[in-house]
Amino acid sequence: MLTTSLPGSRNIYAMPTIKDVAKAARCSTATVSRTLASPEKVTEATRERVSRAIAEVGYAPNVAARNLRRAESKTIVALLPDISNPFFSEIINGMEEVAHQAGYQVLIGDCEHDPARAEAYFRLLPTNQADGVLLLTAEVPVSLVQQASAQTNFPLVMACEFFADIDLPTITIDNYQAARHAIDYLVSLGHRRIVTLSGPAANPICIERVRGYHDTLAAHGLSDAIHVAEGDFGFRSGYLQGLTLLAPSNTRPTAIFCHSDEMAIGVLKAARQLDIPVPEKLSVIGFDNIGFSEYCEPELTTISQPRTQIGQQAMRLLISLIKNEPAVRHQTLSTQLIVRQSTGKIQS
Amino acid sequence: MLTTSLPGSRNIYAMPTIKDVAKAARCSTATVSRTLASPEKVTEATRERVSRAIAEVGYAPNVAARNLRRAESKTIVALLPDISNPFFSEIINGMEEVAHQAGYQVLIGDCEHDPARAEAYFRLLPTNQADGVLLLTAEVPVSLVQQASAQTNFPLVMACEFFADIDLPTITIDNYQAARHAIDYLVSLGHRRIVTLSGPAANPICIERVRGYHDTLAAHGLSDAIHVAEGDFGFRSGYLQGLTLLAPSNTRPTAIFCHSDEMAIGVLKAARQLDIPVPEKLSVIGFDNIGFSEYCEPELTTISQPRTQIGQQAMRLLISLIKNEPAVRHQTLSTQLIVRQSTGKIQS
DNA sequence: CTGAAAGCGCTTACAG
DNA sequence: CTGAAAGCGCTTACAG
Repeated sequence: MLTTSLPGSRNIYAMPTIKDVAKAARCSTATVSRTLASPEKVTEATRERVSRAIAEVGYAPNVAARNLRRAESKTIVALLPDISNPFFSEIINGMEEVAHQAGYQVLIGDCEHDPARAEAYFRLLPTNQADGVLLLTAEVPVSLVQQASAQTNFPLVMACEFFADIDLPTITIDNYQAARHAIDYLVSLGHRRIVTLSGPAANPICIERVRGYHDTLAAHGLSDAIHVAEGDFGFRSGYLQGLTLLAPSNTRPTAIFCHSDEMAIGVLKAARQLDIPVPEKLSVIGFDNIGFSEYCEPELTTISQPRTQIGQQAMRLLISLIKNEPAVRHQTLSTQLIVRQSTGKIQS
Repeated sequence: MLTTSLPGSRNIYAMPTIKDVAKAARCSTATVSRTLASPEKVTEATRERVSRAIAEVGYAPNVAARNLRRAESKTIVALLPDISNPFFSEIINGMEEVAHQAGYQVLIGDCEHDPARAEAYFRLLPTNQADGVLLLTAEVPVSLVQQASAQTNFPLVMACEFFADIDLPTITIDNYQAARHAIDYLVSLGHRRIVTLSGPAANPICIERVRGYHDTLAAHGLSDAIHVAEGDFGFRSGYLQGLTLLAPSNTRPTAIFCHSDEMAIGVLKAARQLDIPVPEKLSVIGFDNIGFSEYCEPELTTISQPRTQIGQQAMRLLISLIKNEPAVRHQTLSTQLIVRQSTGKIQS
């Protein structure tokens, strides 16, 4: 073992480098490098000698050096609005699966709904710490995204969410149709007073879902009953809005379409507290089909998104962009209405 | 803008480097570097000239180059057993807060209960891609941990979990006392047939909790009633074990102490299905106080861990180790029994 | 306080 | 197929 002379290093012993391997294999560092990067360019004899030498000295390539030389980081930043939202875990699994297979790492950037955080993560690209950004939130400074999307060397893909006025490569679901499907179902059960509990009103996916809600009611001649309340996707906002929406009144809704399962579960709690039986007197539909939706009382009717697939496809698309390969810039994946016990026929 | 000559680079335009700044500021690259790293070593005039030049050319330091030179990565790997467990989100927040403040990034390594994954993440250290590992799972190859802990240049901290026979720097709670507390409480409510629904039996924290359960029952002369079932911390295993444990019989338990909230919520579903009213005929205690525990029916009595604090302290400890600063190698943080509606006096 | 120079550990175009 | 050499973009001990 060599002692390192690099001041400031916390290691007392230096790791073996490619030079040590070259010496042990009695070849040049170029050959060692080639053996690792493109073994087919090297004779089998050399390959074996180098492999043995690598094992012998305990060599592991210094990735910082490789990254510097290759001007890449093999790292993808995935920006989430909030890591505590269980909706994202399967998407993350999907992304990581594809990324790892392609030799990329995924750095998860939890923005905690703070655009400043997002900005800090964007800066990883110009500093060579990331090769691309996978946006799973629209809560980022729009100017930043516009800038990035205008650059040719800023690979950026959006999944789940989108911007109404920036044409980013996107993997998404059809939020409009999903909402229509949910509302059609409620109407078919006999509901006439259907409220939407939306996520943040400015959020494009919520706007799409509200539009689907609008149009479906209109199609059924129920435009007078349109009522949209706003939450933040979380349990608590669902509970609080539930208490308000379900307060005793002649026009109490008989059904609530929620833009997230967490909000729907909050509404269920409010209904319980107000002694409103679900689904007898109130139907509730959620969105996302998180694991918890099967364990709440009653089990939640909800719209399922192909989360693993969203993660996989978004990552595939991003990697294609990074490699300058041709790719389909937009994909819309399908959703499914999962009927459980929180919805039922209207009982007047 | 210069065109880059680096083959294989996907950028058409090279980013400005420290040389460009030096030229614009009419000084050496050393001075630019110093202005950035230790401004106090540079006159104010120079500092200003350099700052202007940086803004002018749009310079951002290439972190891969810095990392190579400094032999550090400013990255921490945090290994989780399973990112979909909501227990970890606040811990992650706590870790990231401290890490970011100290200039470190956190790479979250989701091991998906697969030791091979953990091994891949461990390899980030010798390849200079990470400066330390924060272990939040014991599901890693023990030999790897032993090796790592024997090395002086492998900063490693464990949080939440621990190994019975490896003395790692650790931030943890007192699982034994937490269990005693829960069981004492159930006994005080009149329960005599108390079952523990444990996590994986080999898991040291579960062993500690089971020990607390044992000792408390013994202290109350209830050793005959000891019964431990095993789950995997998830909803489904709680539900399935609940169906088994609660099947009609004279010795059906009147209380179940679960090693996770998810399992407790699964048990609640099983009880509902079997028409066993909670808490009238069955008390259930969870562990962790995840957000969902307030929204299930009935609201869950559970043991709360200071999750944010665990994340913060673990990261502080790890960074101290990386910097070779003195640090307290073991900390035990306190827990709290949160009584809600899933527990009550025994009604025979 | 500042600059010239060496060097971190790789990779790759070029020549043989 | 292989090697010598240049260079990726920084940082820092050394000298002035």
